[in-house]
Amino acid sequence: MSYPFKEIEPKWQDKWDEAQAFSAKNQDSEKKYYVLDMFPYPSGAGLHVGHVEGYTASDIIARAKRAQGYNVLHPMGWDAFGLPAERAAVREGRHPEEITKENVSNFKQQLRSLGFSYDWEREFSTTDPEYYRWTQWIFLKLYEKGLAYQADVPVNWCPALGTVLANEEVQDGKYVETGDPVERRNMKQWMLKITAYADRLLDDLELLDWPAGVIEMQRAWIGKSRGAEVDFAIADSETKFTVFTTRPDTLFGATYCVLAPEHPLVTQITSSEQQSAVQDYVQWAKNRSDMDRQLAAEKEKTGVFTGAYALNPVNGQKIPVWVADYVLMTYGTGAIMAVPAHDERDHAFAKKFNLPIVQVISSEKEIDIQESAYSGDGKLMNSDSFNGLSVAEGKAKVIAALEVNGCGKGKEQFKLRDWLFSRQRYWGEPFPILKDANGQVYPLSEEDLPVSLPFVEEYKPTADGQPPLARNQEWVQVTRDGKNFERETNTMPQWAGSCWYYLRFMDPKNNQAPFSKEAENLWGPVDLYIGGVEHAVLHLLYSRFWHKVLYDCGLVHTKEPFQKLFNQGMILAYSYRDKNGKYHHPDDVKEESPGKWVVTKTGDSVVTQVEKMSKSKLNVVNPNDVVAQYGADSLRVYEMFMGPLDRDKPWAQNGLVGVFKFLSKLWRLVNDDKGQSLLDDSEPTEEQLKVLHQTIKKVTTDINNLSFNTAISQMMIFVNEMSKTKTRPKSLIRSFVQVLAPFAPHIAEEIWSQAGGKGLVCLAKWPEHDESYSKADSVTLAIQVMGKTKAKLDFDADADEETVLTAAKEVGFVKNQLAEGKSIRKVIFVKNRILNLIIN
RNA sequence: GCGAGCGUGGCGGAACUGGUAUACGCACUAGGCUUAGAACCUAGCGCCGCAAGGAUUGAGGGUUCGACUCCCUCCGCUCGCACCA
Repeated sequence: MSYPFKEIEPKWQDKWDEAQAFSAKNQDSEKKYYVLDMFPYPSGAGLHVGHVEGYTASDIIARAKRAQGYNVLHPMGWDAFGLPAERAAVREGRHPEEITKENVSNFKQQLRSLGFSYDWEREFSTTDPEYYRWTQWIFLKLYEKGLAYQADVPVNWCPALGTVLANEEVQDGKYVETGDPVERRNMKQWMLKITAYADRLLDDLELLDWPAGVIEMQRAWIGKSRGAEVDFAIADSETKFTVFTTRPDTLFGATYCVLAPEHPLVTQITSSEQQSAVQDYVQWAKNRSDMDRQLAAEKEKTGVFTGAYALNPVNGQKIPVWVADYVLMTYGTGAIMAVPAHDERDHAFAKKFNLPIVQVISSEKEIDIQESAYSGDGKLMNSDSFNGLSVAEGKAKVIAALEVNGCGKGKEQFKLRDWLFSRQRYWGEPFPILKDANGQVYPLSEEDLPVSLPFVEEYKPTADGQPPLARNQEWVQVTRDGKNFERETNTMPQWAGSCWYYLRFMDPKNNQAPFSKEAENLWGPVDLYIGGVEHAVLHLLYSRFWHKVLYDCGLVHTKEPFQKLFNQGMILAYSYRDKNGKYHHPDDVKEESPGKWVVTKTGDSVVTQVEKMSKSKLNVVNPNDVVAQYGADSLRVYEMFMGPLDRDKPWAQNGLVGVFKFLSKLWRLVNDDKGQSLLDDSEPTEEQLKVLHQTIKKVTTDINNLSFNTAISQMMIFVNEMSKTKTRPKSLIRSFVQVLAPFAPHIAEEIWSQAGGKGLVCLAKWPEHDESYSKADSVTLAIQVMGKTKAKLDFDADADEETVLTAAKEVGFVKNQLAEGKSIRKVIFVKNRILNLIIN
């Protein structure tokens, strides 16, 4: 039997609104809690069950913390700038703002229907001028601090589209969507100097309560390594170049050097005989994208000799200089010393081009250095005065020697690169920047903000390849003090708006500052941040970077923005595919016999597997459908019941039905078929109190550990146990729905009010469990022999060893063993748990 | 290749700091209710075995009175990174 969720759910959603039940107060309180969802991009496709998972988890925490007396900040907003809306605008000939507004209103309606306890008074979108005004303001701070600059950098330029593409949009030199060719081109772009914060971004990871995997990914992305820069002079010339190496101890084993194809010295040092070969190679390498280079990494090494020789600074040896694209211009100095004996890549290259391989680190094992590189530890050899040193000592001593001779120094290197911060697009934050005729840059002042997005005829680049904003020349041309300027026509990337939104939520209406000091002091940092792993690196790194800059400006009081991070797992789904590879909708298939699925209509067999939800696989579950059929409470509870929050889990419609039955059973516990209340004013029985207090205890601790699946299982036990008893004491039911409320808030409110609860259950003080009830008065002990359980016996709680031992001796197995003349050698007794007999 | 995580019934999963393996849910079986079905209720339900009993948490080994839990080796799956010198 069903319960009337269709009436209950909208009713309580309205009551929460009327009561402003979830409004966070910007006033000092003893305890605050800031629980934040990674705010969504409001796509046209609407809310996904994957969103619902994270949002339900954060909502449970928010509701529980509120009931536990915390001042809770739980906001929601929209990360609404970005490419999809702009593409839709081009396609449909509408303004992206209009499309965004529609999508936002759809998203919001969907979120509301799920009963999330957001403080909607604090809602904003990154596209609101009153928000991006302050994004621009923060950009000016970055500019003032010298952290924003323009540079010529290679980008993926697509002539057909007239825009720059992200690396992931390019494959095999083509735009993945249309197949239009893409070329690498140097363009003047805005960059943010995130590398200036590399050390702090790395070191402060230690302050965070984050999943180890995310910390590790950030650490790898920053990629700090220690080594040395070594200068190599070109033989018979004044020219020299610098290499970076992490193995200065192997300097005597350097048998050649390699420059990246883009290295500025390549043309200069190439000998006339090698001129054309080198030019051809450089040209060929230039048009290979990063992706191609990566694929090529698994294949053959390529390269060309420049004809030039370099001098090894420690022994004056003449070694050839090559050009090869296995050396990247973007890392280190774009040049390396190659030590084939102790580096796999150099070894492969040396083998291919017959370059010498000289071992300079000894190995304890017998190895053939001509066959494979040795990168392990050992003692230096073939290295003059450094022979016999360990690798670690060798590194230090060689660096010291280089520094004395002025031809090298110790150096720390990072993989992290500066952040390419401009896009040739319309739907993003305009830069608060003017340029004069000479290209000189002038930042606007605070009073000029916001620089609003102008009207344009079309959201496409101009005919001569300028960004869309250049279509509105009235906006672009600015006269100040009689001088003519042009506005910057690039816009900021989508990341910009999401870098600091958690701060704006603290003080969203402020029109004097991005947020007040008081608000930031009250709410910062975010106590719990929930979202998907897909943001493990970029969003979280960029946000941390901006936060640290704001910290240096004295605008925030914590070093880090997000104290605790939690990544929910992905919700997967079964898909059904026939032998032709065609997918079938789950409604169109049935399980004919265990494990064997067929198409219902035709009887054709299909294979089933668990995959990511996607339209093409016909396995997408739409939250709207679930809410219509089973209600928001069922959806919320099911998603939390599926399994541990951080794991990937497959959607199972039957599981959802099981949860729906649980809520229906609860409903029938207090309402009969005719809708008459079964609640009474009786005193709860001992039995009832016991299961209630066990439930309060378990649910409370499980919520703190984000173990929602086990909390729900305990609440199921409560309902099962209650249905075996005769009375329905109101006070007991009230306490139960209080702990249920964070999970299934609508049905909890309804039953709370039926049971005579005062006000809203979501605002009622969280119940405390009474230990005297939650403790069992009889226990089952396992009687083990040699650690194997032979019997289970019931005893009074805290029964002593003697009592248990006496009973154990009467157990058949034990009795037989003793009768056979065996004796008890040792007794291990753990109160209320086990009695283990060691018999010989 | 490197790094991280995971592996428990037919399925999703539970098991606190080493102490009753399989809680809770699904599926399934039998019975009740019903003209019938749905829904609901009751009981059963990991494996082998008629039973006594035995083996069992990916495989193998170790520590321990006792291991899903700790250690070692291996296998499988998932994710991230990848010519970063």
